[in-house]
Amino acid sequence: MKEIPDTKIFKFQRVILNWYKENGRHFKWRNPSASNYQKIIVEVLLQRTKAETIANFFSDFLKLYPSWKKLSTASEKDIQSVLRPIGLYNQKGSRLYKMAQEMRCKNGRFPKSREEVEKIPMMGQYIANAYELFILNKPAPLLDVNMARVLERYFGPRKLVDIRYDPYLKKLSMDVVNHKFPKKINWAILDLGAMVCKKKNPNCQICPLKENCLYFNDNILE
DNA sequence: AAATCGGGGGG
DNA sequence: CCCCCAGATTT
Repeated sequence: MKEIPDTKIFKFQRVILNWYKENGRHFKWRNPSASNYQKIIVEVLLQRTKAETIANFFSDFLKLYPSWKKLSTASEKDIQSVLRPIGLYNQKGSRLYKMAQEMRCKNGRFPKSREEVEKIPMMGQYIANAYELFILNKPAPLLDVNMARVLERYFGPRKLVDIRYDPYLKKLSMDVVNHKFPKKINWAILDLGAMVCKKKNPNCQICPLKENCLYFNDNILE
């Protein structure tokens, strides 16, 4: 695999941040005033679910479960039932339940490293990355299908089927978000993926990145 | 690598 | 109607 030059990474960062400034989405959990509790549990809610769906559901959930303490007093079944409208409710319910019990054992203190987060049952590498990014304030990629698609279209495709284990995507995503504003870069990529660089019918014509995008420049020659 | 979980929104 | 969505686990 050919090495991607730094200059191409820098340009990608500059252009997408500029686009984000004008076109980025606004969600409650992105607000700096959102609690650490909110920043983490929303990542579970968001799994395989459109962000807009969660945006409509988020305040209802917070009214019922505003804190780790409150959440840890709920039964697994109750949480699952509350999550029904957003789908994948049994799994998400179990995740939140186990996480809340874990927090209760630790007297409400977060783990100190991503390794501890990944040790919690049903908490994978995406949550661990989100934890590093939002709680520890370290650069880490929110590498989901969305980000994978944007990066692959722009820089070139991965080798493995599974996003999590592809070394090319892992390194590339890390290099891309390794920036002074890692959260903004992450949000910018996710937003572009949801609004412009969509899986079906991507709107390349209005895409700020098309000039240097492999996907666009391959397709335009047909 | 493929199946599975899942309701809701969009085309 | 079918496809897709801020994933993770099991086989």
